Amino acid sequence: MDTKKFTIKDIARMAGVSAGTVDRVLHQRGDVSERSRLCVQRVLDEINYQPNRFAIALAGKKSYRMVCLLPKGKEGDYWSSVAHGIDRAAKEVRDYNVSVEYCTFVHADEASYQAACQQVMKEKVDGVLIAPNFRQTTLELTNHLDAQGTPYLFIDFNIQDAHPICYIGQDSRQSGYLAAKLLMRVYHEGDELVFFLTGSKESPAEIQMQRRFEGFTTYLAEHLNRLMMHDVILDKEDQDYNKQVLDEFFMHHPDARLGATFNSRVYSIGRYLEQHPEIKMKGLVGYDLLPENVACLKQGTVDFLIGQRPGLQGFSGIMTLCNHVVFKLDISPIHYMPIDLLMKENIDYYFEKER
Amino acid sequence: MDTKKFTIKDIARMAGVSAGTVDRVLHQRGDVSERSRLCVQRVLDEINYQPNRFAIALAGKKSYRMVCLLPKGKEGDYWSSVAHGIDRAAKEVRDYNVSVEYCTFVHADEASYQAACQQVMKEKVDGVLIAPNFRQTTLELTNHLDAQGTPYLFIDFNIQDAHPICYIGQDSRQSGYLAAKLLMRVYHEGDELVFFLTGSKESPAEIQMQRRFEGFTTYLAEHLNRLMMHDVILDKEDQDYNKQVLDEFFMHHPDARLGATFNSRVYSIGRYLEQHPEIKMKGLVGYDLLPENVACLKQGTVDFLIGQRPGLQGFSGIMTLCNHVVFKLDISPIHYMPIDLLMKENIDYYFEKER
DNA sequence: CTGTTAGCGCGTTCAA
DNA sequence: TTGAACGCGCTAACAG
Repeated sequence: MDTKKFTIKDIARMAGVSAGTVDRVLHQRGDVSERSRLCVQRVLDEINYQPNRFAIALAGKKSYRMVCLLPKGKEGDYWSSVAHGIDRAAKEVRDYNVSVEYCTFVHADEASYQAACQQVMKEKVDGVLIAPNFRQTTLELTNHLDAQGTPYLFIDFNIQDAHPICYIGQDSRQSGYLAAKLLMRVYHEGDELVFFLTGSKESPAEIQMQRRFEGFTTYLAEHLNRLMMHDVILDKEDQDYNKQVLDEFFMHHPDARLGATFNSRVYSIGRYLEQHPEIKMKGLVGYDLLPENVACLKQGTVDFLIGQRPGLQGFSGIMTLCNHVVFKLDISPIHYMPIDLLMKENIDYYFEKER
Repeated sequence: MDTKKFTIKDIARMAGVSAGTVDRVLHQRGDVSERSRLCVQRVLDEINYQPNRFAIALAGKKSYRMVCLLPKGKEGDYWSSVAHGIDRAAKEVRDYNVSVEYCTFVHADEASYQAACQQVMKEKVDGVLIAPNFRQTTLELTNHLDAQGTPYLFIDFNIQDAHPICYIGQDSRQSGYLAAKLLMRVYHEGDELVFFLTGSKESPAEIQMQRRFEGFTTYLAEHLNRLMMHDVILDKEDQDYNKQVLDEFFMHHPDARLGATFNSRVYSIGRYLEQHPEIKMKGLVGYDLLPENVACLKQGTVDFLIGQRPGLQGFSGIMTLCNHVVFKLDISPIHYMPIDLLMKENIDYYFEKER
């Protein structure tokens, strides 16, 4: 193990020069005679010099400012999980003189999103974490950032034609494909499949769900033919309306035993089923670990939840920005999140704090 | 946001005392007049003082030594994953003047284990990470450590009657229970179940598997009656022998369509099935993401792998030791690892495939 | 009891 | 082209 610790002074002594000179060759900031450079390089080649990151951070007087363009979230929901991950990262990089600020908007509200983007453009920042919402507005922002050389990255959803340093999120198609595989393992002749969808398919924020849906149907196309499928369109808010629709649906489709949702609100189905124990589904799969969803999972009305590590997305978003801006490391352009599978039996052991 | 950064000097100025005094009250090392203490405390209560970790580490001249009592691993196997996690943590704490060393032994070899324990007892160390093997020998070690007040923790497996600061590992019973739930979802009348076991049930290192087995059978007892089950005892090494046994078994049990293993070697079944495409199993579940197992998963002969984050166990083991020894933080006595569910469709997105 | 001081390892002047 | 000196925020030893 070449784990022995060397300091710049050590190297200076070993090379017969002063600390200042060592620092100069380490950072290639010139003004060093070829002779000195060689002396220093020779000892650098022999030892495994690892600079003390703490001393670097302490001595460095530069400070950085990151801002996060993020939908406002309510405690427990998806975006608040993202924010928690961001906060955790902010703590870790605080002593590197990195400050992290939020610039929030109302999810799926274009005016609000535009205002937030404007806000970001006005500020002088060193890096931007973007959870993008509307494509066109996003491109206006990223063009601006590109122009002034400010790095940014996307989490959750990737916008084509922009130039982020990185995209962090799940492979939605694949997670849909997996959902299908999981659900259809218990399929039997005669079982019917229901998609519980929301009407607002056009909302730009719902592209994610469409990808999942594509993945799901890709699996179906590959593995099943003559499967009876139904779409049930629910409202985002109006639970009374939803109840009616579900009553109606299940009354006429007693064989609908497999169900899938592609948004975060599988709990609305779960709760309905809890009220109607006479309806026996063999499988119901949904996305995201909202407390309401988790409750259904534990209760047994929902069989699988697919997690996409919102917290880790936020955390790695900030970390990646820092790695790029502060530590000047190379960043790989895509960080796919794991596709986590949660059931009643492992949900209690799930956590989202990791690197 | 109370994110503004205060230094000890700031506090000193605000409290009208000197930096030394502030440091004294911060660390409660006495020799401070009640009056001064109050002045300082008052400003501490108002601001959200977060000391600069880097400065602390830099100024602290103490150094620490952690040792890891761990089975030797081959590249890619379970224990090498643990070691990778440990190495990753070692890197992170290096600048805190924490050194991490290994003391390895041959898994399930009692003499080797004893020698390693002796070795650890001889050394002067500040913390020990133990992947325990033999109960009695372990207790001799921990008694010794208890006597000299050296903290230690267990990963992977918990030894009763010892006093570790923490246990880090999976809830094996629950992971067995989950395996059963997952596998039996596709059960149908007439399907038979096979357990692929290893003979050495008595080996202390195999208690883990027994727990998984217990969990598995608990599920069966709760949810199924009149299920036909078989045990197939395989050898750890002798693949020719295993082939014979499997030939024999599958010839006489065409309805054995569901299979479970509780050790890390489900690949031996997977490979066999790959050679015998005429045998159609509906489900095969195993543990741990050895490259061989992952290959079977992708190939399709194994349906589920259950992961227990060996790397994270090693990583948090070292981190926890440091949090206790170096940062004097409170440690919660149990860190259960998540029970990860991997399938062909999400394995490529899984992180802890680790390098 | 309390203020002062000397580092920790590194980056950054500033003279020489 | 180089070395020496200072300071980042904190701890610990020392002198008052």
